[in-house]
Amino acid sequence: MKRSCYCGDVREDSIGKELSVSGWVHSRRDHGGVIFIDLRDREGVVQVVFQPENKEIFAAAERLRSEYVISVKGLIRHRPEGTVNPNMPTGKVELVVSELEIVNTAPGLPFEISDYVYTSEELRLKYRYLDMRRPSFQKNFLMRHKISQEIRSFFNDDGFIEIETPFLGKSTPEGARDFLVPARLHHGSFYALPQSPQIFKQILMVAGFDKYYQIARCFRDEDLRADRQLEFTQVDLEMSFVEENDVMGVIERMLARIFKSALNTDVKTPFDRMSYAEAMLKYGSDKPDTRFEMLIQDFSAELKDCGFSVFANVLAKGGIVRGLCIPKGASFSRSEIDGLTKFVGEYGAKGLAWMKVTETGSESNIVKYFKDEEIKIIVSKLHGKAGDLIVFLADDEKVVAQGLGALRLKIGKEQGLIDKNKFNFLWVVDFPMFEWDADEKRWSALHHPFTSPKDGEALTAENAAKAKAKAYDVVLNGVELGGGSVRIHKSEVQKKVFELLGISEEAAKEKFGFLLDALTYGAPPHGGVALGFDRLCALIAGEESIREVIAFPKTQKALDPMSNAPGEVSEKQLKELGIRVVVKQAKN
RNA sequence: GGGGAUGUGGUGUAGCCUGGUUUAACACACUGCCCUGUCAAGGCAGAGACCGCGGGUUCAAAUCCCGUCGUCCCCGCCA
Repeated sequence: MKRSCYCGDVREDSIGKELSVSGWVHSRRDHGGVIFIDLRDREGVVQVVFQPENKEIFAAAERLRSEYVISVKGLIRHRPEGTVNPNMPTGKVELVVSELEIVNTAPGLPFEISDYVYTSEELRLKYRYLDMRRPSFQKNFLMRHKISQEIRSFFNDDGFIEIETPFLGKSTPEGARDFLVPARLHHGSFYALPQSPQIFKQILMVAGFDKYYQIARCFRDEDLRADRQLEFTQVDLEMSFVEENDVMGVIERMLARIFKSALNTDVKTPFDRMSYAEAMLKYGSDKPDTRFEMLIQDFSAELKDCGFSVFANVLAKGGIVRGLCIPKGASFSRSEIDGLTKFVGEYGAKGLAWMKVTETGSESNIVKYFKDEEIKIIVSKLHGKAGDLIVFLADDEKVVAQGLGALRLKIGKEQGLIDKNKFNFLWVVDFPMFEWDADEKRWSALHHPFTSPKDGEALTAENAAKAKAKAYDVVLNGVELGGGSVRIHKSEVQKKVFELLGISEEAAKEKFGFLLDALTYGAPPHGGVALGFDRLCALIAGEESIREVIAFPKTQKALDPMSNAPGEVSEKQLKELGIRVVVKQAKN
């Protein structure tokens, strides 16, 4: 039977026509004398009606079960008076079957294909082809397709060139753990799958391909999270003869176009900007969710000489004290506050000091250590009202910022302070060049080692802590959508940065020699950005996890329950690759 | 590497804290019958789970304890 259109596309303009549609039996309502089937395909669902006049077809229809594949032919007609379904796009019409072909059958399903019932992640992934039949899942994927097409058309309109870069490259010392691929023709050597097309795209700039883009798959062999998979998709671009604002402008226009076309939302451009320092201070995060206030305040100066020895000691050692006001938090029980203490403990905080704001002043076990003056300052700085709870962390800056930042988000979510209809885009700028790695006892790149310092920064060990980078992150509703930078285009500067990062000249030459070489052959100033495409799609689809917008994701243990990847390989394959397995770990 | 949550018919959950009244409950799905306008259809009937797995405590364990495995969330990690 030749299909004339998608089920979900049948509308009133087809009334009176004879159409054929094919799809899956989504639901069956057998009324004895009349049978309704909701027939589903990728575009949606249409109601098909079996009437008892044609005994043979009706009998066949009685045997239909969920997820059978059928083709039907029949007259499209307006539904009878009073039976229109306003909740369905096809709700005004129905197909009256005159021909039925049962194309394929299906056994009982391992779970219901419904947007109303969700089963365990493991089952969903094992039967991903069934899971993906859910209308909401289909919608997510049509949306993902639309977004990627919109991105391509934006870049094409804007004069960008799409160029592919290799998957098989060389392992790099900095950054995430690489996925390695043994080289069959060179036993003992390995290719690495790209963590990002970073180096290649810079070399494309040296090659003269100003304005490159790619929707690129990237690979990182790190632990998985709701927003992190082993492989993910990145919208990658690079431009020559540009400064920060040029790149940021492109992203603003691109995102505005995507949101207009995907959600019909007008995004205000240019986006707000916030320095890294301000973000860390007020939001305790380099990806602030600005949809609600509840800002963190610093009290290190005010409480320097306070009588509370815990604070005084931390401050004396160069630590900091910051606080957060939890609206209506005074009603928290002691065990709820203990819960908060445990929560910030995950971020390294050794304790949580707190005070309840009351009509007359404040109360808690630490209030007695403070002068009235100090309490007044604290309450007024945090805009505390009677009935609020003020919490403090005292530690080094990283612990305090992270702990209070995470607490702020937790409370914001729990108290419903976040307006879900908002899309708050934000640039975080003025990033430091380097960050001290206490374990390795060396400086490491906050962004990546090819990031240009701001003009006039002295790249000396003494200035390393202060040096700022020409880097920028785009944040949406507290999610890091992407980041980029203006790159170093002078090989002397690049060498200097490697030196500060403790990457020896030999190591740099061994790992990135080709980039350093390229930079000597007339590299233009250049910069770019990379956006997490999966995160973008998840945000637009309103999903918490990127797994909901990735067709075949891995579980948190990095397994694919459907294909059972990763799997063992034959001795022969290993031998060809020159690999001897010493200890073979059994997979459960 | 660590912390937390969770695992009960095909699916989603209740029961677990406070062990016995459980012959493990409810809803959906499934099977059969009834039903000519439903649309997360309805009615009647039915089948289906030794409660993830292993061990322990106890007269008695879905329930308490220990271990283990899966899934999820988080920390570390992710330039």
